[in-house]
Amino acid sequence: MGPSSRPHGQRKRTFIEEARRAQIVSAAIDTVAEVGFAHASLSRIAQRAGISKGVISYHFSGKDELMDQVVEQVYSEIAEFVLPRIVEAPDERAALRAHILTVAEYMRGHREKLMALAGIFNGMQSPEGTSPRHRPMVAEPVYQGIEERLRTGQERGVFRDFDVRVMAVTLQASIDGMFAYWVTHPDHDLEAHAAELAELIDRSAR
Amino acid sequence: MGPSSRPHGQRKRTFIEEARRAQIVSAAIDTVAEVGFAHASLSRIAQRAGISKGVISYHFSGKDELMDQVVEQVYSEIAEFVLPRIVEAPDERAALRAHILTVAEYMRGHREKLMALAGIFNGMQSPEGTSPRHRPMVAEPVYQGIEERLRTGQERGVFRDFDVRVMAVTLQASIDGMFAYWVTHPDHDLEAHAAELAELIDRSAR
Amino acid sequence: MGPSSRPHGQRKRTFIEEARRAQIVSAAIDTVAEVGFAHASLSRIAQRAGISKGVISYHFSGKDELMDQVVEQVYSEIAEFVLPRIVEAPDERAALRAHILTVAEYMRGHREKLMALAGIFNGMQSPEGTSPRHRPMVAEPVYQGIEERLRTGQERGVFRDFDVRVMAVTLQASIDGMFAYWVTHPDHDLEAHAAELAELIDRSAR
Amino acid sequence: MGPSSRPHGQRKRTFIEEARRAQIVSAAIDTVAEVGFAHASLSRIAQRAGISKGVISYHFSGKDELMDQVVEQVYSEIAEFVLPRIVEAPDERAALRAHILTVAEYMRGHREKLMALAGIFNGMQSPEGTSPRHRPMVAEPVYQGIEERLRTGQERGVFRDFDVRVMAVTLQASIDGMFAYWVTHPDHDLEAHAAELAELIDRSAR
DNA sequence: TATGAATGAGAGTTCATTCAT
DNA sequence: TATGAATGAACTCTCATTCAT
Repeated sequence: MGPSSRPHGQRKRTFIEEARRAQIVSAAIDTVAEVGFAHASLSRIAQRAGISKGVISYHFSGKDELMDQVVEQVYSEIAEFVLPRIVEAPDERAALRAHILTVAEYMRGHREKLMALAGIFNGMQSPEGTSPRHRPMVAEPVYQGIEERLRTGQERGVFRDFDVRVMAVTLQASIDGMFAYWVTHPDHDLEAHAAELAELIDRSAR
Repeated sequence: MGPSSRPHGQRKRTFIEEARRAQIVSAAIDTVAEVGFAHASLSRIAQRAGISKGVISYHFSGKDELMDQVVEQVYSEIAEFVLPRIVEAPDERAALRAHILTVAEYMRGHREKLMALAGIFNGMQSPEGTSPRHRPMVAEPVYQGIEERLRTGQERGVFRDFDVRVMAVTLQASIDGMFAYWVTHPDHDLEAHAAELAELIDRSAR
Repeated sequence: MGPSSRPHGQRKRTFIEEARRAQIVSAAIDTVAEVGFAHASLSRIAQRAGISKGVISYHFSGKDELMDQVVEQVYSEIAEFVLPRIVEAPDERAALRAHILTVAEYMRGHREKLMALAGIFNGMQSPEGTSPRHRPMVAEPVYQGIEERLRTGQERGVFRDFDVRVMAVTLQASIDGMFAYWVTHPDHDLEAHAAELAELIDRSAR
Repeated sequence: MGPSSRPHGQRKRTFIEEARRAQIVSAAIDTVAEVGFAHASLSRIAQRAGISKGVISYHFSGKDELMDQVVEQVYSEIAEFVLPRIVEAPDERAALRAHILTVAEYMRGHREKLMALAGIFNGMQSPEGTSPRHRPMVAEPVYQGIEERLRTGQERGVFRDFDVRVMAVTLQASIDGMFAYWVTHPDHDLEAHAAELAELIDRSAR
């Protein structure tokens, strides 16, 4: 059983417990980033955190909850970093550009964290052909946020009349692809790529 | 040791042996497509192929080599399907459009095979921090092929003067993203998406 | 160490402490009855009692002592219920009949408590080949009580000259068997069974 | 995966496989008999069999199947020993007597095997309050066999008109109780107990 | 060539127990 | 007295790999 013998999840947590959870999530991020989701066992994560394996089970209901927390935290951090820059953009074209450039900026500073995110998304494939649990769950709000801005831009005449869902998917995929390419080609000029990508997207949207 | 007690890999293979390898690779594709890379054990693959587990170890040096072969074969099949349609395009813009539309067409007919491919890419992250083994290995020639066409188009004045590597990476990522979205949203209109994507790419390249 | 840093067991206990122990024993009974001995972890018991896990370790030297207390308490309760009815019987034959019928009556009202008892007896087999700790310890006085009555009956000519120990063991086993059958066949007519069993035993003893 | 990658259970088995299964079942019996079901881990069983832990998983789908096999085998052996002696009895009263005496005889020779049986029955309590899986499954045919003989005896006027189900349950419980008593009191005279019990049952049935 | 059998490491989880606060 | 936190061992089960036949 976990803390207080109450179900993990919805519950007030002590300061110490939050600290431990954060520590474990952090260790999980590092581990997944380093060895990949498939090889990120609880043993390895515990080892990296310098704690016993049982502590993880004590604080999380299982590996799934831990990985959920990892995803959630990384997403939050990205949003916290990127959203303000999008909001302060003068118009929708500038916002789109800012989106791409700011994410790239975040990538440069948090390579490993993002590798973990990718690793988890990829590694999480349920057995027996059932659809992956998280990708849509997490990605859908992201798409919707992008689409809303695109639609606003279209209404204001800033953008032409394209399919906003396709554009959103393409934008997200292009950014992910930029990251993946950079990860496998560390010498690649990320900033230049981001600028170029911003130009591509801008042209396709006008 | 494998056949003739010589190392797996570089060596002339008998007809029977090639048949067995093909059979196993095929079973591996189906298995990964169905249960995901993480749950595609050699047992399951052997079971699906209707052979004993040991046969796989006999014909392949290990799970890694088997998965390499899977990737290679799927890539070949895609190329075989797509390349002719690109070649017969009247100019580079048409070729780019054909590329996107033809890949989408292939996707529609080979959903599972491609899901296996994705599953393998995702699941294959080596331990100990070594970089993923395969993505670049396989993708590089693809990028180069695309870039060459893009460059030709630029020289002929069909395309404007963008960074061909960024465009190639973006194109590939957009296509992958289209597939991923379609996989998680089976009701999504793949053909319409492809057409829209072709328009986006075309605009960004002119 | 427990309260006052003195060993658990032989020692005067405060009122509060006794209350806590009773509460924990009660929760243990419910838990064993519900999920079986094997799954009745201290966590679950604590959870049901609404207390922290450590409290149990504080009040009892370990799981073993707790289960000992459970057995002891349930036995006491049964005796408290059954003995008066036996005592007020006019003769030994009536007492034997009353024994069976009253126990059945208790069973009907305390199904769960008795299931816990059975669960503990069954689950408690010590490792390393040492003989089970409790069954004889608890059952011996029960047997002796029964035997004494049987012997008295024989002396008074109410019963024939059978082996009292065998009769006592058989009686106890028959009652236990009646309970076990009723537990697995809830629709079984417990009262009718008890009456029939009383008849069987009575005939075998005359 | 198990042998031939086919599901454990219904399937032709090689000689070697049967031997291994028998060896493992035997080791399981010994282990349960010695340390009790609760402490009979696959590790311990494997250790006693002198094999690796994985072998058990290779030959059995899991601990459940192994224990099922143990129960099945012990039951078969008992039946094989006892049934002939019952069949050759001249009438139903003699058959009842033979039943009790022969089972006792078997007990004397197979103390440990039977302790294992008891241990498994007892230890198998499913979680969440669902009823035990096996007891009814196995016991029901036994009851029915006994009842049939009792009924025949009643029809032929050998027995009086008692409830056959209650008598069957009581008989079985008395025999189990005799065994349990003997196990905890090794100096107890098992044969005398059996003879006395036969007398008790016979009297109650006439 | 192919198989069945066996291995042993490692996976996630559960749990009784200990201990500082 | 009571708690939350942590431990470490034990559990069942899965798997890639090896090897004699």
